[in-house]
Amino acid sequence: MKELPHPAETVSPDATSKPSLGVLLTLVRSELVRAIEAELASQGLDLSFTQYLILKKAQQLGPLSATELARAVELDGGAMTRQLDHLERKGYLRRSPHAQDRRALRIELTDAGSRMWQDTALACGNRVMVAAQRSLKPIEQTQLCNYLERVLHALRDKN
Amino acid sequence: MKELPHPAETVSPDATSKPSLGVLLTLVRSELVRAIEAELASQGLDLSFTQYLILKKAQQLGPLSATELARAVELDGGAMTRQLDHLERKGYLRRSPHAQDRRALRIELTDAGSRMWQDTALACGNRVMVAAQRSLKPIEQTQLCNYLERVLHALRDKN
DNA sequence: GCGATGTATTTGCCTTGACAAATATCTTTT
DNA sequence: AAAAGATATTTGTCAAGGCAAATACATCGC
Repeated sequence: MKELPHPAETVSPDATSKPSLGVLLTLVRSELVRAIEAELASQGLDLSFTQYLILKKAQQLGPLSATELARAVELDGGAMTRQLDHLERKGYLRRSPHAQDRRALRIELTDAGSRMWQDTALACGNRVMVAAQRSLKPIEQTQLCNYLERVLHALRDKN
Repeated sequence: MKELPHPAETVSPDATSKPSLGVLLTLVRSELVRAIEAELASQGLDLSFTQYLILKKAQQLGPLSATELARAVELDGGAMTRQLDHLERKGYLRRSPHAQDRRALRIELTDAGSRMWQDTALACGNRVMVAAQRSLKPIEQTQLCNYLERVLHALRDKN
């Protein structure tokens, strides 16, 4: 209980000086979000990071239901509904009835959305990702994702 | 710019299958937050991840102003005010007038807060962090933080 | 000393996402 | 095929954080 005023050593799991992994994750993520939104804005696009991810997945995976899309970007279903409202109002995507399942929707990019993505948004995202990882060697970039995936699994399979 | 329908290879910055770095960061962070809050709850503590971080820093750094604390956990000033309200109401910390600066506050843990932290919360956080990184070798844990820091710098110093 | 400027805290407003309830529509069981 | 259970979407509610304005105080330059 006595707090010995020892100099910051690498002894206890809560290192005293540097940002902890938790803070670090928050910081990197929020900077990445900010950077991508800024890059999109610089190209005249008013898209949030979430909307960027939705369009990215919609483009990658082709027509799919709202739930599939929600899972693909790890977003709550309710939040997805509202984001689809926004993106539909902006004219980037379309909700059509699902052919087999009358509960579900078929979400797909409009021509305008597809063009916007190919012409501008895709490159914005890539520029930022390249810039963000510019000080990491290719192997290190792979390792970073690999480590994060392993941490994710460790947190999920909590046995 | 022509999108050749090549099979998912590791060529373009937007890999088609695996979660992108952006999504991965979101996932790992939110799982970590959830895990720490669950661990705290299992010990009868009703603390959000943000509150956990605030108490951690308050304990680590000793009495300090709200702004310093906000910077330490990278939280907006307004949000900090409200979290301090909560934590004060729970009896974990105290706002006193700052000796030198009458605009500022001196935030410090109460005895109850300090005891709760040492006896319970600290260990909760450590258990989760150890579990989260259990599949990473010590060197890899260091590398992970190192990579994240380098990405953070790359995003901030956007030259 | 005093005004201009900067900083600390608080509060209001807004957006976002999680969670839960409601509704419509499958799907499985019996 | 009717009941029971699961799933898709939508909507309401809530808590949280970012931003901006307000207030109080400090500090710098003249």
